[in-house]
Amino acid sequence: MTPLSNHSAADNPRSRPTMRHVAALAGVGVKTVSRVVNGEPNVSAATIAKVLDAARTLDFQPDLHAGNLRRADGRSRSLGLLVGSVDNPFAGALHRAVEDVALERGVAVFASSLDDDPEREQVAVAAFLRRRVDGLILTTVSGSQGYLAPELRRGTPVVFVDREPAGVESDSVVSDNADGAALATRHLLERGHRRIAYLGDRRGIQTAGERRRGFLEELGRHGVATRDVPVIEDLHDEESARRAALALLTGEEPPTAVFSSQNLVTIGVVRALRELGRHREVALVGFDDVPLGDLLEPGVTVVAQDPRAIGRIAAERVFARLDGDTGSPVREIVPTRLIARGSGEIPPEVSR
Amino acid sequence: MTPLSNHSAADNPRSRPTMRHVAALAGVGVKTVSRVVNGEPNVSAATIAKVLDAARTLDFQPDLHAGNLRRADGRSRSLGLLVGSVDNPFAGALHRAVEDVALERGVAVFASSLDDDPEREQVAVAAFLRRRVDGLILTTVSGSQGYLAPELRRGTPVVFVDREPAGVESDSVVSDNADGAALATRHLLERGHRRIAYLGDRRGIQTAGERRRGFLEELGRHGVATRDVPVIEDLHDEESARRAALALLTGEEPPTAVFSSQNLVTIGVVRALRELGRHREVALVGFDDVPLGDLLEPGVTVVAQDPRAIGRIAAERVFARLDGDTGSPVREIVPTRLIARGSGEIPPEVSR
DNA sequence: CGACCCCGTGACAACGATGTCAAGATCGAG
DNA sequence: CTCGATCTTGACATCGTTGTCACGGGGTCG
Repeated sequence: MTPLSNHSAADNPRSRPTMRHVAALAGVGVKTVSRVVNGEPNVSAATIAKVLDAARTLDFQPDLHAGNLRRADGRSRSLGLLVGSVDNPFAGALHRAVEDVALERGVAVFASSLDDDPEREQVAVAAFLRRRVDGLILTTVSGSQGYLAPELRRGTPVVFVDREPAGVESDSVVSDNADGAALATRHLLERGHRRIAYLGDRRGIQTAGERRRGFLEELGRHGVATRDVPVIEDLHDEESARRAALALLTGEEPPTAVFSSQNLVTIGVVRALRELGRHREVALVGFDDVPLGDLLEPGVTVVAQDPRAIGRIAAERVFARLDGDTGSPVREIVPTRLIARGSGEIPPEVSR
Repeated sequence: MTPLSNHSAADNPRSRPTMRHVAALAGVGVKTVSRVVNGEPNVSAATIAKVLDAARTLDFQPDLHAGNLRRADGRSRSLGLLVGSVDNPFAGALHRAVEDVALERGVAVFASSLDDDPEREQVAVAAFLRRRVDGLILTTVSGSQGYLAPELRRGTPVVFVDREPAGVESDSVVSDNADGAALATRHLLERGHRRIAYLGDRRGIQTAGERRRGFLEELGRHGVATRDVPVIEDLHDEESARRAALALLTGEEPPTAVFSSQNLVTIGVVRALRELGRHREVALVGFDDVPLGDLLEPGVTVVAQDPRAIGRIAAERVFARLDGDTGSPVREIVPTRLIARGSGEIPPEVSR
């Protein structure tokens, strides 16, 4: 039995048609099918029609990966995106922006959640690489991304988003974390607050450290002794932040204002303030916007990041690298913006 | 020049090492490398060590797609997920649940946004299929999914989420839309409302129709003439919903209560009520939960869906099909739950 | 001690596509 | 009408991996 006497694929609906099946049905060679499917020139109109007809009849879809194996450019037309969690609004907006840029190029996006687990980071990256993604957009959490060095040497574009890499050099797109935190802090200082608490994310996260630094340095510039400033870290979700805020606010010498370094932490603080009925007394500025932050009472004053811009720029950098940009690593900084909505404009309590 | 005299891959850091390179370095055959990499039995401990050493030295990552081409099961270990927008909290939660189930199986997830564009639906599905995903989890918007029939015949698992398919039969996982809408409506009726408006999503969306039906039928059961009930449809985002709500509430005979059929619409209505300063006078129950809905004042009463459960069940169905379940299509209904938070418990205005 | 079996191993074809190349058909110019 | 140039087409090798098979060596059993 010759290869072509395979039941003509229409016979066996469970088998997937290949170019051979299409070629047989159209009465042409496989290479000609390939040419038609890929829109290559120098095929007669009649042949094109025959091939397209056959392809439609069989519901043929070319196998991108098989082609990719042989194709000169070796591109899989897919991208790997690693974020904290696809369930987080920051990540959702970033993901969407990446997708929009990728879609224009016919590139599909693998998305994976990290959950601040360094091991998961490496597993996810390895999973992407085994699938031969054309580029990586990564939010990282492990101490060093040195494990990516061989891949970078091979020329795979890697863009770090939200957090900068350690142990390797590559493009990154981040918010101006220290500046934004300083801006938030100054906003509170200018309204007379002197006892401001910092509630922050896990200590190991590069971004968290930057925000903490911006906060403390701004206090220093305004002559506030940073020795007694309450700095609470390692808060990773709403619940831990809520509990920490409750303890802080019911403890001795509670702060008159709080700076929270991340959206989930901000929400936890809002909850704690509500529970204590002090949401109109204690000022709050959060880093990273909070959904519906403008509809709460008081509105939540935040230093908003621009996750869509971060995602868009990151994706554009990946494609620039794929298009041959071999310049040295670029560090793009996306500005943050203070949005005053009420909670950050509460003056320090006079009575006490 | 023999194939093996290729520079040994360590020489040229831009080339990606293959099993041939690993085999050459370890001094074994390619098939043995394959065995080690895939953990197949019957390889001596010494050989395993040599191969792993060589693989580590070269930073070898097997090409999943090349293997897939030859492998008997033909599985790409990837899944396609199509949602309204990855930037929507409902989709984010669903996506996350799918990812968690897939991760256990070593399966990666392609995520794509639909934006309620029927053409984009087909383009995205085709993109998934060309990448030979093992299964599809789809939120659809086009009038018919008949174009999937050949693929279904081939045995590719397709699970429809959130909305049921038209023109084909396959597994689906949906909320109890009509029941949930009826529940919301009853909640308002029991508090004395008689003039209740419906603000809903695009008419063509199957889910939207179900919710509208549940709403109207419940009114009917309570003897409310549905002739004069304000039914406003084709609202697809916050802004259009806000404008529609403004017009409705400032028009003649404004309703004393509103049922909004979708999270973005609910938010638009909340904004409109705020603008008019009537958020403590007009009752509101929304379908689908709203982020921070409990922190608004009044809290937003909703019929909450369970996107995580929907995603988990959908992913489990895909894997059940892949594991050989050939039963007839299953329709799973995930219950909704009314969460009273204040806005739905506002009584009808007496003064008027 | 011979027959048999199992273990470890590698040569080879094949998966579905594309790059290369050469052959036949067609066409225009002289 | 001939010759070279151009267009159209398909045979074949190949991409990186895995399934098949065969081979040699060592152990077991009668």
